[in-house]
Amino acid sequence: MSRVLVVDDDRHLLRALRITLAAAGHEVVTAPDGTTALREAASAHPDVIVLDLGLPDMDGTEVLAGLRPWFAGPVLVLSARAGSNDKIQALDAGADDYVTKPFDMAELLARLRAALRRRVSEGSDPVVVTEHFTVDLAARQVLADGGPVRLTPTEWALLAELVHNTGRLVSQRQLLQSVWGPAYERETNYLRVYLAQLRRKLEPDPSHPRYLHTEPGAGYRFTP
Amino acid sequence: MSRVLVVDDDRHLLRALRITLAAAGHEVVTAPDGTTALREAASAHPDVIVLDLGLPDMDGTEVLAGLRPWFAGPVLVLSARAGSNDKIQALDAGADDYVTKPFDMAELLARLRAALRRRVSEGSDPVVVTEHFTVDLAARQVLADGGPVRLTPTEWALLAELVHNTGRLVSQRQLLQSVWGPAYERETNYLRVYLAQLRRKLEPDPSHPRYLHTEPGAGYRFTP
DNA sequence: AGGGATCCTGACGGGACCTTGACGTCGCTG
DNA sequence: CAGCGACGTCAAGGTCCCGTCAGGATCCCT
Repeated sequence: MSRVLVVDDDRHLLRALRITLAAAGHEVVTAPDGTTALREAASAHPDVIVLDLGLPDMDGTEVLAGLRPWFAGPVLVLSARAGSNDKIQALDAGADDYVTKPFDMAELLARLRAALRRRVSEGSDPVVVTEHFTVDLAARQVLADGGPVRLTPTEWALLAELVHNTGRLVSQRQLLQSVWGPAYERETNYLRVYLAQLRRKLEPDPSHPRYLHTEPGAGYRFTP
Repeated sequence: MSRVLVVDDDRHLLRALRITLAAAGHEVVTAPDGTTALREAASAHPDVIVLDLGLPDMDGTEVLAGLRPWFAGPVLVLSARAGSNDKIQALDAGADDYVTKPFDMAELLARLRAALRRRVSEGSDPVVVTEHFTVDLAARQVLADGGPVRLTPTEWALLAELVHNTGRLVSQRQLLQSVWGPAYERETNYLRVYLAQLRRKLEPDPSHPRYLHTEPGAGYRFTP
């Protein structure tokens, strides 16, 4: 159904959440601390994040701050602190919801459903068609004249980010953040290498791109 | 800032909410019962709805059910009932958040901000159109008669700063500062060079500018 | 354990971009 | 009318960025 990243240092709670969420049809990824959370968020591409504020290595709001510049999906915060100030601080730091421990598992699921519902209703065309190929974001597949095109996971992540912003310029930073994670903002090499591979697989004339355009010094743009 | 429809039958609470929300910069519309709420929601086009479940004429979930088929914005439910089943029912009926009475006013405001933040990020592109070209600030693109116009990063930064203050005079200092940084306030050469390039790319007759006007000794002005 | 696919890394040539300075023109002022 | 300042234009140099390629490391499946 959708991928959920659960961040909590309580092993028992983590286990309970994993079981409950899996039973509800979600794919579950877990992280026991903030550092792991940021890494998993970048690599696993979750649809939604459940974040406990009380983590061993860093404050939960710091994780939020590290997440928000590039993670657009909903973040649901868990916390043992019931004070209004804690709630306000977390919500203004970018949280979409705030649930106080101890909480009712069924209520948490309902709040997750509410958060995910918005994402679905926002979802624009999951399919983009050009003269030479078709990109199906939902099915994670690219079809060309001669049948399906084989894309590696990295190639796909890059293409998906570009297609998701069809017509708009996507900055190098945004691409690097969403595909490789926030720590790779400077590795513009990666973009050059993988854009070349995508062009070789998709463009009719890879040396004169028609769909995957370069904007020197800025980023890349997909235009159908 | 944004328009809020508040639905509650408690006059005192309604009054308190009206004052608090107005102080936070919102425009406030109120409704004392479900029938009025549905009418106001249709006529006033609110950005967000705060809905009490305990209404005199109909159940709150019925109001939600009447709202959801056509109202896409966030709905924040208030209720005196703290049971999990009530929450789950409301959330699955289409509510985006559920706050139990009595609640902290500051927390409600924070939850409203969180709900509205999502809407802003979806915001449509600010586009400036002239007779000869179109500037799309969100997509970072300029379209002319013959297709897209290639702009270098510096050219774009300069144009964006001018377009962002359409019709207003932008001082040389402000332009230099926002494009090149505070250390370049004296380098008015740069402006002359890059304004010339922009005119060559955008103006129908570059030697007689129609959109990018020079104000001698002061700065430049973009007029559509 | 072996093979293949995928990913990372560094180097290099070519081209685009930014900077800089010189020169001509226009308008204002003494 | 002469002088001055501000603006527009142009070209050249140097820097930075991009596309390309290949080698090596890593991971996964057999």
